[in-house]
Amino acid sequence: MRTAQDDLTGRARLRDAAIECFAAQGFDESLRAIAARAGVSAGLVRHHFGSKEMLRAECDATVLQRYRTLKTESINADPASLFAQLPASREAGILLVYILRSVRDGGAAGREFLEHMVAEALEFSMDAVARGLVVPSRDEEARVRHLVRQSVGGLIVQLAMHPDTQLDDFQGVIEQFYADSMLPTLELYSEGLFTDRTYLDEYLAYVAGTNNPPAGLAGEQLPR
Amino acid sequence: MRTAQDDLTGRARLRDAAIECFAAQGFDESLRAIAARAGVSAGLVRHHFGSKEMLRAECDATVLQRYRTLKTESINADPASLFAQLPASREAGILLVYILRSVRDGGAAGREFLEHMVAEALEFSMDAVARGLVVPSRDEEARVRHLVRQSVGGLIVQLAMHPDTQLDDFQGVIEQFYADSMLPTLELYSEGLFTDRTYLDEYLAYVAGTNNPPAGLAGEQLPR
DNA sequence: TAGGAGACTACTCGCATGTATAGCCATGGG
DNA sequence: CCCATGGCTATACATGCGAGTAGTCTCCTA
Repeated sequence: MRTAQDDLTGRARLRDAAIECFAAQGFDESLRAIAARAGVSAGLVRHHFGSKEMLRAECDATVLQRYRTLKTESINADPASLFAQLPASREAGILLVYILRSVRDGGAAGREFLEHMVAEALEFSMDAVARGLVVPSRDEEARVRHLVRQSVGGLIVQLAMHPDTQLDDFQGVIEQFYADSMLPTLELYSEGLFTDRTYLDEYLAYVAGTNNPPAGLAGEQLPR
Repeated sequence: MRTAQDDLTGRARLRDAAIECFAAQGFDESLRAIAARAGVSAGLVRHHFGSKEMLRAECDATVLQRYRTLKTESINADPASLFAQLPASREAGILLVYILRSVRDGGAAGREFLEHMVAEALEFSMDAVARGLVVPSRDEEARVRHLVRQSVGGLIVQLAMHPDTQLDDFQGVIEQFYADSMLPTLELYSEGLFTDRTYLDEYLAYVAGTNNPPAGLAGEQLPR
C-alpha cells in the first residue's frame, strides 16, 4: 500500500516541510503554513496523515531515524563534545534544532530523544573510561545523565537567545556556541573547578551516613 | 495615581495570578484562565493593563524585582550550586519556574534574567578565585557564561521532563534534580573528566596559532 | 477506451483567543 | 442627598486555528 516509492509525492514533501517548519518556528506552526511551504493545500495534511498530531508523530519518527542514520554513518571519537559536531550540514542542523525543540517542549518525543542520547553517551563514556581517557565515576549513569542534560540544556538556551535564526544560519550559531564553550569546557574537564576535594569528600561522607548508597541515588527520574 | 496601596485590589490579584499561571502553564495561558484563577472577569485585564502583552511585561518586572529581593535577603556562600537553593519556599519556586520559562521561550525578559544571573555569578566566581577556592580561568566571563547557560539549561530540561508538575510539587522536582546532579557535579568540579591535559593543551596551541587570543573569544554573543 | 482509485483543492464549520464596547454598581466627596 | 468616579462584568466582534465535506483532476488499468 504505502511503499517507499510514494516518498517522492506530496506526502513526503509535506512531511519534510513540516519538519523544517517545526524546527524553524516551533510545533505550534499552523497546518496552513506547513502546506504553503510544501506548495500544497492545507487539506492535504488531513488526507495523508489524518490529523496534525499524526503528522507530528511521523515527523518525530523520521527525525529519530535520520538522526540514528547520521550517527552511525559518522563514527568519530571526540570526547570533548557529546554531540560530535552534528550540524555539519543543513540537513543535520535541522535535525538538531528539531530535537532540541522536542526536548524543550517536553512530551514523549523529547523524552525518547533524550534517552537515546543518554544511552549513546553512556556507551561512549564507559568505553572512554575503560581506555583510560576519562576518570571513572562513582555512578557512571548519573554522570552521563547529568552531562547530557547540561549539554542539551545549554544548546536549548543558546537557541532561545537567538530566536530569529534562520535554518540555514543555524550552523553558524552552533559553531559560535562551540567556540564560546570550548575553552570553558576543556578547562573544566581537564582542570576541574575546585582547588581541593573538600566539598566532594564532605558530600561523600554525608551520603555514606545515610542508607542511600551513592550508586543508587540517581538512576530513574521521578515517577511523574 | 497608581500607588502601592491598590496592590490589595484586583489588579495585584490579577498580576499574581498571571505569574502563577504563566509559571504553571506557560505564557500561552489564556486571559480567561488567568482571570478565573484571580476570581475576576477576563475583561478586567484590559481595564487594568491594556493588553496581554503589557500584563506580561508587568509580570516580568515584578518577578525580576522579587528575585533580586530574594537574592539580597539570603546571602549564602555555597559554590556548589550557582542557584543557592533558591526554591526554599513555594513563592521562590514559582519565581524560579517563571524565570526558567522566560529563558526557555527566549525574548527580552529571558535574556535580561540570564544576563542578571551571569553578572551575579561572575562577581561570585571572581571572589571565589581570589579566595583560592576555585581555580582561575583563562577567560572568567566565558567560563561563567558557560556554567550559567549549562545550569539553567539543565533545569529547563528537568522541567520539561516533568511537564505535569504542580507549582506546589515543584520544590520536590528541584530537590530531585539537585540530588541527581550533586554527585556528578562535585565529581566534575573536584576531579575533572579527562585523565590528562592533552585536549586542553592542543586547543590552547591551536588558538595561539590564530590571531584570536582566547580571552577575547567568548565575550559577546552573536550580533543576532 | 471506459472506469475507478487516489492525489489534491476549495470551501465550510465549530471553537478558542485577544480585543473592544457598553453598562452595572458601590463608594465617597460635594 | 446625589451623582460622578472607577473597579468590574457581560457581551460582542474579528481572527486564526484544526477538522470536516464535497468535488475535481489525473493517471493506471482492465
